[in-house]
Amino acid sequence: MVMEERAMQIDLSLKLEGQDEGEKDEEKQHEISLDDKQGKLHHEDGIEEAEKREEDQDDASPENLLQGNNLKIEKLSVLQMEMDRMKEENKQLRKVVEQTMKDYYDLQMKLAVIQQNDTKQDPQIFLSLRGGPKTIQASKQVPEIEKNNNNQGTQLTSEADSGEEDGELGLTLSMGSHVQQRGRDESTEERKSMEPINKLPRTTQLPGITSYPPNPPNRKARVSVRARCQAPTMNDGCQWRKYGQKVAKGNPCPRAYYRCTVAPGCPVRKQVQRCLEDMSILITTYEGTHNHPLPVGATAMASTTSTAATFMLLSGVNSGTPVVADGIISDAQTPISYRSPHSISPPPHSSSTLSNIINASDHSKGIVLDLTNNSQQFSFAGSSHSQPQLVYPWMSSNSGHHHHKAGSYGGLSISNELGSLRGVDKGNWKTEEEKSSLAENVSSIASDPKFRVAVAAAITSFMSKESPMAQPNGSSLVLGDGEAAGSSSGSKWVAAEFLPACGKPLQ
DNA sequence: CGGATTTGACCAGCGC
DNA sequence: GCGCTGGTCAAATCCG
Repeated sequence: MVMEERAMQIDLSLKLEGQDEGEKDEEKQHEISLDDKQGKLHHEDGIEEAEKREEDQDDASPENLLQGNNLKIEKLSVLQMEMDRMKEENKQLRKVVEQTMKDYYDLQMKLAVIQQNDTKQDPQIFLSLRGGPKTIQASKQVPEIEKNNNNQGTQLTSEADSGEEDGELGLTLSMGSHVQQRGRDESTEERKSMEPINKLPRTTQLPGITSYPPNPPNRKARVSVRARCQAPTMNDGCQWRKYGQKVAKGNPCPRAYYRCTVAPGCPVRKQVQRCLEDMSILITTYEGTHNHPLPVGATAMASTTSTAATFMLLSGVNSGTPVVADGIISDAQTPISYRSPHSISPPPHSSSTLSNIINASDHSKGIVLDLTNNSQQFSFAGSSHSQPQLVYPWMSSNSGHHHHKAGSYGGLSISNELGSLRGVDKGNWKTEEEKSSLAENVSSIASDPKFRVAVAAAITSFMSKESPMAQPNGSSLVLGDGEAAGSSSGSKWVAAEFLPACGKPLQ
């Protein structure tokens, strides 16, 4: 029996380095189950001892002694089998983890190949994951992610976009194919600095990552955000000045044109238009790169679009229509958020989940982040009957029955997400089914290499941005343990980050 | 009065 | 080349 317990301890200590949270959860659950079994074993030990005492007291005849021994042997063999079974389980789990890690490293290798190819073919494509004063930039999108992923440094700089935007925060939608042809544009000088970006079409194709220009040459790529909002515009924290309005063909709702007025000469524009099918949906299209630090509240949208671009770059194949971010990128303070950790609707396929939010099917429109309630895949319901939805604080309060509910996560926060994935808020899961459901989802989501890469890039940029220099108010980063914040910090982050609400007119 | 918004005009790209 | 459309300008207007 002592031997068995020792073996059990060995099994319990079976852990792999570098495994992700989902795997840890899995392991944890396994540990729990093992603990239960161990408890049972102890219990059985007690019974055995009691029986033994009884035997000693009642009958010490050789026959009964033999029967007792046989009984012991039987129990031992049963326990032995149980042990073997658990060992087997551990082996299988280990295999799964190893396979996942292998996939992960394979992906990294592929990214490295892309980096090399890009260096030879197109030195102008770049990705900037700006994180405040520690400007994170690389001359290539993929390598940047990879480097971040490898945690080989949270600060990467290159000459690709040097000389501008030190200390920049927030929305940096640096679009490829950005060529301003109109001579009268007041920001010609700034745009010139971006012109070399992404002029050449990308045709690099590798398994798992396929890319080509989403837009015709000389057209900017864009990130559109669809969100339910009753107000004329979403308050994304930035200052905008309306400079035009036009009724576009096919949609009676006028399209409004805004430009960023946080800093003079900022080239960032946005278009706001109501969705024809659903007037409550506001479509906001961002275009350009801020050349100034953003207000605290403005970093959220920037982060979201950034992650969209990052993830889309990595999962273009999944969308059916391969897409590349085409130079989009931004300050990757990266929060894609999910409603709450309480119950994850089981994603049919983890790798397709974000793709359902990030709609890149229309190349001419760039990336579309669909934050409306239609996104069924990655939903977290506060209660079992809740309709799946994503909640972004800038959304209208009219649809805000889910907004800032006590105990719920309203946030656009990677910390929230990871916190939930780790089961930080397990206390709110009422049933074992929910727990196991979460565990399954966690492992399936976390085992998606693409998801990992995107998250890793986000986390890295988070960390690089965490410097107080970047954000004096720094509320956007509450990553308590360097990996993910707990539930409470996530909520704080949300509160600080998204107080500006949709209902308030911009300006 | 200064800044923001409105709105008609202008320009460029694109398809036929 | 022409017309359509999207995007932008800038004068007029509004508003605090």
